[in-house]
Amino acid sequence: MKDRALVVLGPTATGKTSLALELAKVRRIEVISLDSALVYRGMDIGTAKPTEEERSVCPHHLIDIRDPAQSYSAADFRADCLRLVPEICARGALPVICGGTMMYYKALCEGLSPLPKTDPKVRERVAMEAAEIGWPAMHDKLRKVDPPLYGKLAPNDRQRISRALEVYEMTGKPLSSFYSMKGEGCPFLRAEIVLLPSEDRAELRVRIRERFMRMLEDGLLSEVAALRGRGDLDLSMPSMRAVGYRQAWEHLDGKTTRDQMVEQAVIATARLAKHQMTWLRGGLSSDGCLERVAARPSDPMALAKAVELAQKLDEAAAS
RNA sequence: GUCCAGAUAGCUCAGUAGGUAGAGCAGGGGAUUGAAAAUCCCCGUGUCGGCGGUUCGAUUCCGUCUCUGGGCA
Repeated sequence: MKDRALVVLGPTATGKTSLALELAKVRRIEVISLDSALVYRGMDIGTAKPTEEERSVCPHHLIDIRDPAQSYSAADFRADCLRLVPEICARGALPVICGGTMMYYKALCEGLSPLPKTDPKVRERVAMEAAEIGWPAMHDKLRKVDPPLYGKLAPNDRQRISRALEVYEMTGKPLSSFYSMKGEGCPFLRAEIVLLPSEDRAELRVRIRERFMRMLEDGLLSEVAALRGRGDLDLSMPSMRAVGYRQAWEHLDGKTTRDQMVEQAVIATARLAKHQMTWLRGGLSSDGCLERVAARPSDPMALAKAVELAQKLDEAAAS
């Protein structure tokens, strides 16, 4: 039997976690979290991380695997996932890749070019220079070093400009020159179930607001205060830029009122959902994907669809 | 009651020496190669508060009314 995995995708606040847990009651699964924020220890409330109790229903992977001072990446995810899927299959369980970080999923499906890992020292050097001369000037430096990328990147796209200059500094070669060497795609069989909210954004917004208010009741502010109190974290770190954390941090800094924080957190979450939906609408290749089925959040048929899809996956993997 | 200041995009406001108007935010669409819950790109018709007047032409000037702040009673 070939290795395979069921994939549960969807924007934030659409019930991916609960679908996976329902499925766990019906058949033996292990969840692989597809989420750039759940990797961080001590960030539980604001990330809507599955609770201890929920995680005891079946094994969960790639949760609490990094300290918030560290970072995790699409390449890390791909490597971890490629290791975990065969392990889980060998144990006789079905791997369920569940989450909403579409960039990670894309890296899994389409592979990555053989690029060097980021060196924090180089990144810092680039950032310091940018602070002096500004990002458009850094962008201009790309013109000499990597003309194809220079043409593609906007002068203000600091993150990508930074990465391009880092790679050049580390390798002496333009970042775009690596693109022709595309890595392997996804080596195992997969099928996707996509949870898409209805077109009514107002409804999604209400759900997001309610969820954020619940997070506050559950102690989000003390969670963030504890992280802030450590003294070694700051807003430039990927962990602290997470939706909800950033806004809570700014509120604790006294920069916003509580109402403003709530407002901005809801806006940031809704925007996150929107970006995730953009990925889902057309940004993902279905190469090597057995089947993609859609369901609405709280669709009573979602579980049945997932079970059926898992069966098809098993049949295809067996043949 | 009276004086002053406002009333322009969903919100905060700019502006038009009279020729039907534009920023930020919100919202929408898109991109996405080791930070991605990140980063960035594109998208602006709205009785310019109502009604009159002056004018070839008024969101702009004048009158009046309504509403909202603030001062004086």
